[in-house]
Amino acid sequence: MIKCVKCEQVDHIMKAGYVRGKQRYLCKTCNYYFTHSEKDPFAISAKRKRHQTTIIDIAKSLGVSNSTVSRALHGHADISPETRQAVLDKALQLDYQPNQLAYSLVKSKTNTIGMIVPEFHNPFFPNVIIGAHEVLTKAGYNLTIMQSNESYQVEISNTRAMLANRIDGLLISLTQETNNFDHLGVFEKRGIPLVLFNRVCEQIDVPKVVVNDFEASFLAVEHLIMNGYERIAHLGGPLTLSVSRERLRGYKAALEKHGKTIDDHMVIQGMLTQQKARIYGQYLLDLADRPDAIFAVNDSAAIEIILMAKEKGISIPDELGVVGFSDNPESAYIGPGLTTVRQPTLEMGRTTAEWVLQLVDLDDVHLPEKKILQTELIVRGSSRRCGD
Amino acid sequence: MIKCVKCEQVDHIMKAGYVRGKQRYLCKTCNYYFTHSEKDPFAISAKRKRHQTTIIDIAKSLGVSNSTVSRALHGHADISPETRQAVLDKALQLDYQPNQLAYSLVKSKTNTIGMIVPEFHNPFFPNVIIGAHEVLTKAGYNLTIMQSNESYQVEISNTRAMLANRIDGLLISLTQETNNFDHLGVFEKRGIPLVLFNRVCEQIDVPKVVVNDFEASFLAVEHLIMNGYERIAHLGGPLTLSVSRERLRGYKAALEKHGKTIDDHMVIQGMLTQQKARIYGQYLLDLADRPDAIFAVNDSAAIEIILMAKEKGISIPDELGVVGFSDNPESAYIGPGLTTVRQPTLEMGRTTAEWVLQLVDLDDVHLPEKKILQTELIVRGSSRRCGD
DNA sequence: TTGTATGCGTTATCAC
DNA sequence: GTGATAACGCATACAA
Repeated sequence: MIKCVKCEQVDHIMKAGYVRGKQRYLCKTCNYYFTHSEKDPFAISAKRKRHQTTIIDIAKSLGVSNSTVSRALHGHADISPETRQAVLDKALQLDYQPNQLAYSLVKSKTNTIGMIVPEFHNPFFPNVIIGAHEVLTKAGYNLTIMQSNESYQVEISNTRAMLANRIDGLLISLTQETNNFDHLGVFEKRGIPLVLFNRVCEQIDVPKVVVNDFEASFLAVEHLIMNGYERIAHLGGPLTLSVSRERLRGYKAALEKHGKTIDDHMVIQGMLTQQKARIYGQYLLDLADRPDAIFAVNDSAAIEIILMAKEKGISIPDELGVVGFSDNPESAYIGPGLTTVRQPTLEMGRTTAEWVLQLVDLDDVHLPEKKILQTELIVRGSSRRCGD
Repeated sequence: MIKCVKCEQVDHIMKAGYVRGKQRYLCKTCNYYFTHSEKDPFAISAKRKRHQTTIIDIAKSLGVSNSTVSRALHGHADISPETRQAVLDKALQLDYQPNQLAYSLVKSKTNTIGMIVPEFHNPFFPNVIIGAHEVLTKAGYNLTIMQSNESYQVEISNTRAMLANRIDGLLISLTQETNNFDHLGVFEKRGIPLVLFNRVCEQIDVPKVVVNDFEASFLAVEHLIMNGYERIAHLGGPLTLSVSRERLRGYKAALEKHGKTIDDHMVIQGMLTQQKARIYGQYLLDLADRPDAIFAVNDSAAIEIILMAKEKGISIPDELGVVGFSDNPESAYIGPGLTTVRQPTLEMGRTTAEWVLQLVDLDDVHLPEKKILQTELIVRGSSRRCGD
């Protein structure tokens, strides 16, 4: 009687062809494929934990001590060229692969930097990763990436995992839910370097890498004003996020500078989802005193607005100006082109990585509190009314 | 005399404000900020490796043995509720964080799955990651991601790092340079589960998750034929990649089925860079017998072609039909809309993750050789000549 | 130049 | 129920 290795049922087991010379079965109960090992002596040996070559194996087979092997492997000075070469040869022959776990345990250093990002849907964070990865790899560090999925709880569990894995430093961009920062304080307390980027908070005293959100928004809105737009709305992100707050500040400052009043019902702050963008966009476009321009917190929202405007027959940029943030690839191609703020994502990644490495390598270095990277306003058709 | 902590020079050291109550200096030689610790007793203790609480600390402070603590922490059965609670309380009080390194070392299990992807520029791999991450997290596994950057050498060093870190399983999509697979064989030899996805190879006998590249390309090209295109070119990827070969096969099969001859000079296989796309696109569009349609290996290349056609005043889709592959976000918005093949990226990530977990958790399970996920042809303006 | 012994933090196998 | 103690694989201070 064959028993399913997963659900342990014996009914509904069917033969399902051969795989690598072994009879394969399919358990109809749990829809699971497996092979049966009872006649296969190798299956048992396969179950036994495979022995990985260690330095002790090398030492024994060479008749030297393990410390000699260790030294040879790491190219220490005090070792004769012959034994050194013998060790290296034997290591190759035995297919020795160093155990980073043991190494890290004894050295209290993992050579790994952790990175926690809130999402992977926009190209923003992947690009930051590219930059950070480049720097870290060059410095001989590994990068281990986790995704908090915009959830505070997941962020907490991520930091806990990072802590457990004894990463040497952490790069983190917060979720839109995060408004308590105790889980970050732990890193400070333990002396594990921490660098915040993009989604930062002021409550914790560590280096931060951001863009000039305030200034960028200010210039974006001023650009709209210069193009003759009168009633400029703002579709913002959640105010838990520093970037949302800064962009809102920039928006307000530009309006104030040009003597425009700020209508509260022209300002919406909400979560960064496509659904919310549609709902809020709908609201704005259906207002009796419909705005003639919208400054959105990101390109995804801006594009939703453009699509809705097209559905409603509102012409862009004549009847409605739109400006986004981040310069996603699609923004160059949509409709009349989306005016947006380009962020230096690669540079952000590189900078955060460089900073965390400085903090890791040198104990007594203090970096500037904050680095503000410069953005660039990319003017396209969605806001160009005067041909500027 | 103040000495720079980095370059050890004493010249050109300038005061540069205060940071966290400490005098900060700037070394003009190496452009490095640091604070001087000589008057700061805490700086020395900061240099000393911080002690992390261990189970032994808990044991001592409670007057029990470390095995008791270990058992309590893991909720083993044989332990009295009182001691258990006491341990838990003390752990909290002492801010105990388990050391995953030590745990993994003794258990020979890291609860970590590795993933190596060739690039982060297209949304394809980030989306696969989202899917895999979802499944792995739910199963209590960590995902550590590395990027080979389309370089065979980096891929090798990545696999070595994964090996050193003793990951429990590996998910990998190959670089366009990879044509030797010894570095993957090592995983098989060590019994570390390996699942290939998207960019796979036949030389190695492990589970693979791919899409129906052949069929998808076949249908895409047939779609062009149905729209009356006569001279269909193919801008393909490097033939080292299985996906490139499959897409080429599909292209040829469709032409043959419809009695069209295959012109070799209408088929270009090249590396997947924007620059190459422009060069090859230029070549195709400048041919005396210019193709009236181009099937590109990915959307980036297809979009380059659309842009160049626009520059040259070639109308799309009338004079030139274009079809891409992958359905990048920008493809929906460019020009008349890019017809393309949508890939189930999330599902690909989920499937690879599920498979690797099955291989990790159950020793004697054999999965199907290959899973072929279904794509979908998204027809847009760039190829619609008949109003279908 | 090489070997010995100890520790890194944890789990597991025995005892009691 | 609980406590010694031996692994896990490696680096290193100290001896030789």
